[in-house]
Amino acid sequence: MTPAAPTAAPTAARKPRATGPRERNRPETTARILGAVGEVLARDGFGALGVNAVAKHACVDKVLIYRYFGGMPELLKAWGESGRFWPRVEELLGDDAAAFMKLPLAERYARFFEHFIDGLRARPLTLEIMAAELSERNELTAILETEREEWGEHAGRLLGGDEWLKRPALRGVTLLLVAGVQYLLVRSRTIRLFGGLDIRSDRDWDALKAALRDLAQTLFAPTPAPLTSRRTRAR
Amino acid sequence: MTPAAPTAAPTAARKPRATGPRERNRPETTARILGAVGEVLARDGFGALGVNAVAKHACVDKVLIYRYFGGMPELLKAWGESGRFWPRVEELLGDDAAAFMKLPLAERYARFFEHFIDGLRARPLTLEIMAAELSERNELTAILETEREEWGEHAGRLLGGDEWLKRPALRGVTLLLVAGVQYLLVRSRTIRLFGGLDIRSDRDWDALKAALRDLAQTLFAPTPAPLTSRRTRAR
DNA sequence: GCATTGAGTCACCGTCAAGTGACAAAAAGG
DNA sequence: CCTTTTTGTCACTTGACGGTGACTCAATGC
Repeated sequence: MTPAAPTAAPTAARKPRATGPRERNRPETTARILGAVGEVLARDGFGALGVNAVAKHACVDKVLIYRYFGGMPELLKAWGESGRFWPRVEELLGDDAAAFMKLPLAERYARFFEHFIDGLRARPLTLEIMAAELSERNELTAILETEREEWGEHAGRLLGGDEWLKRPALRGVTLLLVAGVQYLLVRSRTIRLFGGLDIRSDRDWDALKAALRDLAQTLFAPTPAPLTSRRTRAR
Repeated sequence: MTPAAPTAAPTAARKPRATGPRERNRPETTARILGAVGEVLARDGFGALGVNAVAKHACVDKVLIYRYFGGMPELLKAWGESGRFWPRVEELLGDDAAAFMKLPLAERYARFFEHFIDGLRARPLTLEIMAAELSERNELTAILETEREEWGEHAGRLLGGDEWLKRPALRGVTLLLVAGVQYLLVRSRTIRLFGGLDIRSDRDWDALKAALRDLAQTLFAPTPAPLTSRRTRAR
């Protein structure tokens, strides 16, 4: 333990700069940092996300991350507020929201799930974040959590309407089904099989959509129609 | 880069051992290491699991982990093979399997989910591992994956029987519901709300069980009984 | 008695992460 | 012109981790 010398050798000869510094352009630099967050996340997952990785991927010195954002948490927060990770509710209803609301309840139900599944399968980044939410709690997941709850409430209103109040069991089952879809999608990133289904294949997802459509018929049919393998109506 | 010198200073004077070595007892030491794996996992999660953490928690030098197991992957494997992380199928049926199979299908269905939920909620370690499965793939998750698939097949046979073949949509919906239960349970470790439900409270889980029971009535009722809030039969 | 084995301890190494202080040079402002 | 601020670059510290070589000392077998 030498007495002190915190600044080891401040007088060491400094190299005369091998390559000239990059052009000065703060907006572009910050944009590149923000962009690198998403790229690292998509490529290597949440575990690999750090100041060093982002800086390297953005070809930027990491000290700029500290200068411009303050640190990784703040960078994550800035990134989270700039992105759209969850399908817009409108995306789930199709092109014409008014027309959608005029459809029979069973048809709305079935289409909601179909669009929900497709919308999520097209967003690998969202799935990555959903997976991260399940293992750790941090600034990013906190931001997304509130957004998610608002989304759920909105979707519930459009989907079920007052039916929810009259049949509370329906709400519980629907929540479980939505949760199940999310689980299978998150799980499909790392594991292929679930209960014999190949949750990476379009084919088996189509089968699940058909099952949900049949269920909707059963749940909302005025005339009883027990859950059969009756042909799913083409669309 | 100095030429070599891998053994830095082998002739350095060695301290005459401050505290005497622990009693020699390999079985107990290995047991303590194995035990520490579960404890670290339960307390700090999968991310904190490592040679250093396990050794420290077990009050054992980490070199013993390498000597006895070979390394962290092998230790994980040994630990995984020694434990029971998934509820036994019998546990899901109740005390008397034969009696269970005589129950009406709807009742079997409802009870299966109730026992499944209770069994999983009582296993925080299992939930931790399930969460890890969703973010990374490693030796432990690979071990559990095959076990899981066998479990699912077994449970499916006991639960649905030939009904599965006649009504494929039923199988899809059931898988989604099972997945949904798992998702909510894993999620409840880090986040409290889902769609307005408090997924940490017994009360809201009871509501979900009731919803599943109602659904079972609807799915398997000989006479049509649309999913209402009709009273859930006491048990 | 003596050599061998096995359990436990200690001191290292290399790597990689987060974070900081100091420098060089362009731009801005007087 | 000279000074200050801002952008970018580099070197460095600290700390944690996985992993290894070498040591001490008891138990065992001959």
